[in-house]
Amino acid sequence: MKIVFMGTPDIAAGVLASLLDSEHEILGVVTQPDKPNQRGNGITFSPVKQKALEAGLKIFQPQKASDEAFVEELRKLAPDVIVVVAFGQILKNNILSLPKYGCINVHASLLPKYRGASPIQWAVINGDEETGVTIMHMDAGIDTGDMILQKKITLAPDETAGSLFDRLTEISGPTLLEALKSIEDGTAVSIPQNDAEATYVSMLKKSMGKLNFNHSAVELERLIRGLIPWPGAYTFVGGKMLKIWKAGIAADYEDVEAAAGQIRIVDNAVFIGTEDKPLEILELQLEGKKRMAASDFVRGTVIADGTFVE
RNA sequence: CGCGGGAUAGAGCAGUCUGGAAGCUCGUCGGGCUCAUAACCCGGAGGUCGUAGGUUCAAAUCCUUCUCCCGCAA
Repeated sequence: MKIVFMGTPDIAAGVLASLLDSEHEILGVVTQPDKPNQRGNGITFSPVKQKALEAGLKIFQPQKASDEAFVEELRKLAPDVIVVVAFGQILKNNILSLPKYGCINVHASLLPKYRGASPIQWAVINGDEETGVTIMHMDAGIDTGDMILQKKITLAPDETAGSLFDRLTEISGPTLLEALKSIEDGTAVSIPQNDAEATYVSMLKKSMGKLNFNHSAVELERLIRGLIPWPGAYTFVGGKMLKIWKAGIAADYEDVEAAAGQIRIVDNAVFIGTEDKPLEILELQLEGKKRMAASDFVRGTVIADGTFVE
């Protein structure tokens, strides 16, 4: 089929790669406009743009995809279907109704659960046992369209949002191809979502990573995993930001006494007290420093045993 | 030119302000002790102090250049 692809981050780039390997013809790629890079220097292309550049595809970066001028360009391409994966803009009816087979969306959750912008992270943060991807027909609502195909996977106990991203990216491409095939064959099903069971998740904010040690160790540990690799969990010590990359529930150290938010250093290991059990910090990073194992951190740190986070 | 932290042994750091023998905690190697150990004791190896230049009798330290890493802000 003749496809226009719309997407922005890594997971979208992964799906795009699958499409490139398939027999489908990609007419063009639409991605978010380039944004200034970190620390002022230069600009970074979105993963989808990089992939599209490598493949020599036609690239569109409209500020607003629903603008009539851009829609007209799309119309000229005359796609059979538009595939949308984490594009980052809300499409309106002028695009949704444009292709013969409509717009198909790949969403990284088991809809109707986790409609919205950050389904992968929330599956980890909430400690779900399973999640997956859903291929659906898009309509005017956010992730509300009729479902075509769903694939489930089981979360590992140490699953991070990053690792889950990778695994969902792997199954997204093949699942999409399967759905496209059924559309082409006319065998595609259309299962309406049960709106009563729907939940919504918003975009992650950096401030969500500020750890509140008045919560339980289990909750905090899941939050840390759910915010990797971005925006990351953190706290403040001595006026400096301390990022926490990896933590565990300290089974061997249950007798470590730590008040909520109090840092304890025992046997070259780092703990922070929570509402219940102490949280063992395994990998961390002090502002301006590199990410390192807790034992390395203890060797050189000036932070004293018993200090409280801010 | 957005703001800021950093680069010293394989790892993590101190030393820089106030210039004057290259240190600490580990790791590693060898030996000892031990029923035994990631424990303890003794000993060794391992550094162009990120790069380039300048000041000085003397630079990890002061001045300037460049490179790389990282936090913030967008």
